[in-house]
This record gives sequence, C-alpha cells and structure tokens, in this order.
Amino acid sequence: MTKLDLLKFVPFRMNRLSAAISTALSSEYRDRYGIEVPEWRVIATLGFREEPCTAQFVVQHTSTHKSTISRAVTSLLEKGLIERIENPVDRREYALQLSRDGKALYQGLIPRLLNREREILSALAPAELRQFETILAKIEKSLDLVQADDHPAAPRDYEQA
Amino acid sequence: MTKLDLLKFVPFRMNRLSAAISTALSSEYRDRYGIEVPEWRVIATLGFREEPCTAQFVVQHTSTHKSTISRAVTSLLEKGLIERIENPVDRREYALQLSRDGKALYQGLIPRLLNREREILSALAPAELRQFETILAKIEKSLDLVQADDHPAAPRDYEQA
DNA sequence: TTAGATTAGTCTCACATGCAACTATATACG
DNA sequence: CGTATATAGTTGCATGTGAGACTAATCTAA
Repeated sequence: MTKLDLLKFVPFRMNRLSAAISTALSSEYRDRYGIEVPEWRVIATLGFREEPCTAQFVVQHTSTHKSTISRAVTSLLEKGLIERIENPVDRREYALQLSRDGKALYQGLIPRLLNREREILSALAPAELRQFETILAKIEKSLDLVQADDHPAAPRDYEQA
Repeated sequence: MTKLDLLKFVPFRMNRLSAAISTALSSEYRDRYGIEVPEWRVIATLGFREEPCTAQFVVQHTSTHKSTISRAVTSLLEKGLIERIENPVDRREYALQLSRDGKALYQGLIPRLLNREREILSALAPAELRQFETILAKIEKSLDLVQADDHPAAPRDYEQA
C-alpha cells in the first residue's frame, strides 16, 4: 500500500512556495506600479542588460511564452516604460529598451525586491543559503533550465501558472 | 546603480523550477488519466488520509482556493473517482472519499509520481537532499505555510497560476 | 425564540495565459 | 532569380482560476 504525503512531496511544496513568494513580491510591482509578472520579467531583462534586445531574447532569457512576452511588451509600450527601435537590417524584429520612466521604475523597484528576497531568505543560515544556491543550480541543470548564453537551449514555455 | 540578475533571483528561479517540475509530473496524471492539478491535489489528500474529509479540509490542507477545489470535486464526482457522503449532523458539508476507481487510480499513480520526484532529485547528493528538506521547511515556516494539524492557520489562497 | 454572525460550498465574472494560426520578413537552395 | 523553409512578433480562441457575491445551514447570544 504505497502512500504519498503531499506536505512532504517536493513538487507540491515547490509549487506552494513559489506561489507564496510571488505573492509576497508582487505587491512591490503590482500594487505599486500596476505591473504584472510578465511585464516585470521584461523590465528585469532590459534593465539588467544595458544594450537593447529583442522580444525573442526576452523569451529565451525568461523562459516565458512568446505570446505572453508580446502582450507584456505591448502593455509596457502603452505605459511608456519601454521603447521600441526598428532594426533596418531585419525588419521582423525590434530592439527594446527601457525608457526614461522605465529606468526610474527599475531603479526604484530593484532595491525593494532585493530586500524582499533577503527577508524571505533570512530564515536560512549563511551556510544554508549557499547550499540552497547550489541545490537550485543542480536541479535547474538536471531539468535543462540553464542555457549557455551563446547556445540557447530549445525554447521552453513554462509559465507561473 | 543597483542591478538584479533574474537568473540569480530566487523568486524567479523558484517560479521557473516549480513550473518545470509541474510540467514534468503532469504527464503522469494529465496525459494518463485526464486529471488536472487541483483534481490531483484532492485525490492526494483523500488517498493519504484514510478517513473521509470535507472539501474545506482539502482547501486547508492543499492551500488551494475553495472555488478551485469545488470545481475539482465536481469534476472528480463526474468521473466517478470520488464519492460524496451527506453529513446528517451538518448539512452544509459533505464527506468526500475515493471511490473504488479512485483508489485504483491512486494506487497506480503514486509510485509513478514518487519515481518522477526521485528522478528529479537524483541530481542531489544524499546530504544535499537532506539539506534541501531542511531549507524548504525553514522557508515554508517563515512564510507561514506550515500549519499545526489541530490549529490550522488562516486560510491562504495561493495557486499555481 | 430569534436576529446577527459564521461557515461550507457553488457560481458568476473578469482576466491571464498557452496554443496555434497568421502576417511579414528573411534566408537557403535549386 | 524563385520557391520553400525558417523566424519575429501578433492575435483569436479556449480554458483555468482568483475574487468575491451568493445560498443554505449552523451557531451564538440576548
């Protein structure tokens, strides 16, 4: 008679933890700036990489479905938080970058989010935190979620759903 | 100039990892039995606790929104995988339990899911696995996701979306 | 007994998102 | 060249789900 205790089942626990963490963070950008998760991911990508990059790059970088990114980009354009630059060499794609307002939002938001992350992880001792980083990296690798920057893996469309 | 690397940001990594793990597991019940995540959670709860229990109990136990559980229960009833017993003492609630078919599904499914979990965690050394359990428990506790069985915490409605 | 509060469960609404078809452009190769 | 294939990005469609109103039943306390 095999049994399974949900509360000890890692997939369930990861789901629940991830949702709880998202909720804990979302107030910082949702309540404060009216930004949803996919939009946050676009901003995070553009803010971190100084150079403009395409929506396709954001898709790869964030492991988010391209239709979701497309809608997030549209929304951010409407909000004036990013700008779109035509690429004369390849007119299918556009280079995206943060606008002045987008950069200001980024600068205001990042410290808050890092603080939240710190708060959540403050439950861990320093050694545990290092272990956690190692463990996450190993599981990510075994699930093929890590991609060399120049040889991006096959696109994956996992969403926080 | 503060910056944030998404790929090193724990909330993002947890989201992505949790989604990838869900995807890796869902084939076992989705493809195989046409069961969705909320239905799986109901089945897991009923199968683990031998005694019948109410939808409200499942809500608390799985940290899932009551409307989601309600729909999952309806769907499982239609599929004949669970049964609903009226409670003459309190006619608002119903006791739920796995049907014969539901128990068979449970018995067939559990070993597969445990195998999948093992595969995913096989990237970790035994010591790391123990560390991981400890770390998860600590973060869960700090986010108030653990509930004493007789003093359930305030209901939380985190969903995998 | 009764009025107000509480609880279990259902249902409607709004909305986010994956999928897949689609458009427009670019590339590869005969 | 020109045709076939691949790619960037958008959009329509279907669906899953959280919020919260709602119903019915129970509990509490005057």
